[in-house]
Amino acid sequence: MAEEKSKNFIEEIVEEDLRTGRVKEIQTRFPPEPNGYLHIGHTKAMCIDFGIAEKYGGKCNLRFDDTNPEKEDVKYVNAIIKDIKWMGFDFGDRVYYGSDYFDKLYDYAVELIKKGLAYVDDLDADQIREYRGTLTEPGKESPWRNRSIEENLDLFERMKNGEFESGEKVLRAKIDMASPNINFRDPVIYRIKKEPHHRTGDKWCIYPMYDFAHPLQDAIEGITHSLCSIEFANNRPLYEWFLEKLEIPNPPRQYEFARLNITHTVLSKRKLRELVEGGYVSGWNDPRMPTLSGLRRRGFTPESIRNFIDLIGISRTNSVVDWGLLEHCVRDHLNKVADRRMAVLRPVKVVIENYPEDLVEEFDVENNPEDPSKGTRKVPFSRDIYIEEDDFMIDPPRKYFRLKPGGEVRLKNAYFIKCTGYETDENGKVTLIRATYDPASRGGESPDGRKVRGTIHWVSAKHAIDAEVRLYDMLFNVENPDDVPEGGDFKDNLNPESLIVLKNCKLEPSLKEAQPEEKFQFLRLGYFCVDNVDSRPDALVFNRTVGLKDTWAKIASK
RNA sequence: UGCGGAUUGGUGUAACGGUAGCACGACUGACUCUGGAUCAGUUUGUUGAGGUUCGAAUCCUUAAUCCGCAGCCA
Repeated sequence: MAEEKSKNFIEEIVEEDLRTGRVKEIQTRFPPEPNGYLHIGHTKAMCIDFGIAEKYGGKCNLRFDDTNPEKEDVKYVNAIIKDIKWMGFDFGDRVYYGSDYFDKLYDYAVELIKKGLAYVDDLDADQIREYRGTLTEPGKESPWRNRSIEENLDLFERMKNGEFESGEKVLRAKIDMASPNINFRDPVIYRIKKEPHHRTGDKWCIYPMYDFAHPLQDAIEGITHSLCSIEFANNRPLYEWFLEKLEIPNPPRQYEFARLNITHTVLSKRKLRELVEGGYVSGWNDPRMPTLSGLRRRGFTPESIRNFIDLIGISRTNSVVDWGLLEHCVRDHLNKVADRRMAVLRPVKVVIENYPEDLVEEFDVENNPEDPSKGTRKVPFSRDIYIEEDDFMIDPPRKYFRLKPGGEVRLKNAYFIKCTGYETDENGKVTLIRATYDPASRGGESPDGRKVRGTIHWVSAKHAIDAEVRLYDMLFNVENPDDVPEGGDFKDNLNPESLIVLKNCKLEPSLKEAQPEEKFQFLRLGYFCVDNVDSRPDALVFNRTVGLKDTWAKIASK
């Protein structure tokens, strides 16, 4: 008996609508504006829009909300499509564009004029703002508000025909300049922009505003539930107003949910752009960016992201989710699917002095203890090996289970070795460790029941392949990057150690064929993924997605 | 001092008048050829004040705090 997962408020609404028969099939839409790259905040909307449709056997359209030619571009539509597909959501052949409906939208505007519900205004932008009033004071009516229907029709057509310059005139809905909801103070619904559009070219020089376009686009596509974020709640009455005045049958309904915030990062297009353009990161797909392309390059999986969104739930409460939960989700997934490999990131050489100099042995090592079906691989062993600098200490604290002078440790899947000596340079840095091995411990078994607490990873020196490894950490070192003293800036909180590049890391030879975006767990270190931009077959680059939980680090820091 | 929305452990989210639960985190312990994983357990919460009720996170009143809205952006 699977336990019942409680429903979120949107699912309750949908189920109620299905039950009462208000709708017979669910139709949603995911409406990104093609003016930037998708980030994990958009993923929440994506999961809700596609997820609700998926769950209730309905459909979700991808619709580009492209009503502002100044800001939008095809390069974004292609990137967005790529990201949605990567996330695994299905929009079939239903890729629509708000601009596909410009003709229909124009007709609706004409209809509004004919009903005496829209007028052409000659006020300029500044004047419109002045006339709008303030939050506490009502606005006042434009002197052009009461033009005749005929005159409005004529003017609007001439706007369309390009007889006026950009900004010279607008079409406004005629509602109520004294409304307590500012959105009702005769909102602009069409503006003149003599700009080519990325899809309609020069056909139009007037473009509809979001508030007018969105409900009608939804209606045209037969959307049943128009799901959006909470800042549109104030616009909902206006959304409904257009549908009502234009007498749209079975009108779509809008519901709002809180947008996603995550600690230690920023999720605003403006700020992300600032990071890219200021060179604080390498680009929109920098592995530290919360963009989908960045997360992908970092090694996050679509499954882990979807699970994350699932775990955080949906509500109308503003909230900030801990970045740690995202990390938990990716560890959880990668633990199950990522093959294990051995890699030494900060190598120090160990010479096993009683091991034959020319001997090479191969050990069978399991690829994933969580999944025996992943089988085993051969890992070569020889006299000279590399181990992690951190895995040897001359004068260790209590509870340090790794290698130390006179101490014994297990080399994972190989032998027990005992440290017999070491060499240091002038700075006291260990340059070489001498050891002996116990031939009876072959395979890592303790033949006499001898207890060895520590097990460390290693790579055979003569078989190792070199690679660059990029250690990524949180982009900001504070929970809320915007938390800065007077005159400060979110960029002041950038984590200077969000990227540490390690060259000459030593990897086990089976990694030679690793492909871009292939993911591994480097034993005892974390999850790593082949970089999809800079890695080359003869010069591998790995990105650290996330470290393993590190209990020792916690103990050591106490 | 306009209108709209919100407030449950450290964080996120359930409970729809009847035992405040789940997840993440934190902390114990067990186990372990990854100080990973796994397993067992502990910890912390209904914004305040009144009221209705046998019984309130839930209903009512009131207060506080936070968020959004004054683009020819979406």
